[in-house]
Amino acid sequence: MSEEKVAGNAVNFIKSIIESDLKSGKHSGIITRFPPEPNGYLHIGHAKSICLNFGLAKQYSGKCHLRFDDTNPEKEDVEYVESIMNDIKWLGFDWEENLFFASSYFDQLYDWAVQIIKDGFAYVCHQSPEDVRKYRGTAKSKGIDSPFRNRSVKENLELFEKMKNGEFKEGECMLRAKIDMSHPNVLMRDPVMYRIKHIPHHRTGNKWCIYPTYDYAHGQSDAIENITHSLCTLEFEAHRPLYEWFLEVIKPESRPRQIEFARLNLTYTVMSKRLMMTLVKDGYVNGWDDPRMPTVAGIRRRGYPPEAVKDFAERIGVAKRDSTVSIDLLEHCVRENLNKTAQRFMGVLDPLKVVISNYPDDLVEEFDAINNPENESDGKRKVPFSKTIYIEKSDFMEDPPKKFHRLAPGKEVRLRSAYYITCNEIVKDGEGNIVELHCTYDPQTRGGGSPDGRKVKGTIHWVSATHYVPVEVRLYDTLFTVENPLDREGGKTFLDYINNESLKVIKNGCAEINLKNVEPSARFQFERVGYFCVDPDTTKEKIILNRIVTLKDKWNRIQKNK
RNA sequence: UCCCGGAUCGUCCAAUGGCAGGACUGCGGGUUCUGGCUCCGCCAAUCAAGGUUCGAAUCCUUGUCCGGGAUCCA
Repeated sequence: MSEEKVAGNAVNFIKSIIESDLKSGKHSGIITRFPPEPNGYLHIGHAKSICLNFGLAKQYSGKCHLRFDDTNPEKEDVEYVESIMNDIKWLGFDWEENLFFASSYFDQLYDWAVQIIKDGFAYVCHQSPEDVRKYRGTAKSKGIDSPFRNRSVKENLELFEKMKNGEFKEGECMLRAKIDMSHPNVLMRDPVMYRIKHIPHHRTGNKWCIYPTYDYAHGQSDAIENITHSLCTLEFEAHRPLYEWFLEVIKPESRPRQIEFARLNLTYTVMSKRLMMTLVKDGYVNGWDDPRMPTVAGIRRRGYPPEAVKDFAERIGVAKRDSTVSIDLLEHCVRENLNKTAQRFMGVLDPLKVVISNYPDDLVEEFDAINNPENESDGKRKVPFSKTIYIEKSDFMEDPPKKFHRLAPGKEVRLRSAYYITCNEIVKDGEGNIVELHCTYDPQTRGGGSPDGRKVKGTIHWVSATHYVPVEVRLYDTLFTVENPLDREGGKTFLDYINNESLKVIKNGCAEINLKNVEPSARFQFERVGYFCVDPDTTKEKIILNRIVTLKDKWNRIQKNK
């Protein structure tokens, strides 16, 4: 508990600013906002931002608005609005009545633009896109004033009116802020405020044919909503002077402050919209919700609990330096959450038949198995046992190395929650493959303990061959073979680092019969194997499971280090 | 190179002029009816050089490296 406290209360530079603003009386409370453009799916980087904005609002008893930044109808669609809201809700955040759209402010934004023109700080420019670029200059060279820069207020007002009324073609002209064409920050060289697009908007329909740019719309939207702290990622840093310039010219009552933080990068994946699009479109994954994708939809389908994602967001912190967080930390958060919450079952992914030769042919016993050792109140369940069982192929070795604690000729192991068994015969096929084991059990060890107190080093999982549910299991690994697929060597692209083994499908898994009753949304642990969840591809005929994450595996590590 | 940022264990985040600390990873060990969990221990960092100061990761100067910035995108 104390550790969670520390994590949740860890100060970062944004909290310092907020606390100072609260203390000084600049603000009596805070309002943040999450401002997605409805033009794509959310990924875990957005999740960081969502957790930050909603988390801050919660911590300081403020509010967090959800505002769709829908100023460009060319790229946006309602389809994304729905999926974004769904993702935020899944993460466990609630914007309550504070659902907004930048497009709702088009009237106010227009009125302000008129005012800015009247104040002499904006003009309608008829330069071609090529000339705009040419006249803007470069980072090294100054720009040149547009020939339309000194039109009269009256003329600008008339022209802007005509723009609004659809009397110009797309690209024919635009409204520009009159700032400084020789400004060292290129963004300040008379940026575009309004452009013409004869395209219907998914919310305002055909009402408008001029649309405000991000730079003109964002700060003002913040001001309209009384946002106090407007958090965005580092690439908007250069836009901040512009953000402030508009506020200074318009002088709204509310003065939001833009604060930038570093976006999240994760090892072994890519997060850019364009690259993810390639993965989906070219079939490297099976859609936006493929469990290998870093999208919120992918993570959800993979089975990551939202609480684990929030914990992760809290633990990675917030700072201004570019960073790449190890996927290990995310997986750690997932394991930690699932260890405490996931019901345990037994499941065999790669079955090897075992016949208990001294066990009565038709006897079926039921053993009590603990549902979750981390939570006693989860109780126990009955697991049927019979003469023939399946164990994991990897739990048997004919010629085992020294520290192998599992089944081997002449060796005794415990079948979890059942009996001790000893292997005395290996049955092979014509090619020498092990196809079956014959073992004997010790009736005295019923339930998994022995009256004589003798120790067995190994405990293995099993499934009764006459009481099981067949399952298909999808095992996932990272989508890329290298930590940073973008850090590519000569000539290669990120696609050259795709992990061809990122998905392995097990067709003949055997799960404990109790799995039949598991809820479709449940996450559970196959003991000694990993955490799994039921995939939506599941049908009445076939249960399909996704491996969320493996258990940590010390034996695997020992072998690797050899 | 013009503007704006940023440089702390392998990774992420702290330390706000006063003992560089936590988490993840890795390594070693204890415990265990999951080689899980848990517990104990270990490895491991202030970009560089000057300066200010009793004292610098922190302030100043210079340099180096990294990131971002010139869409009628956000």
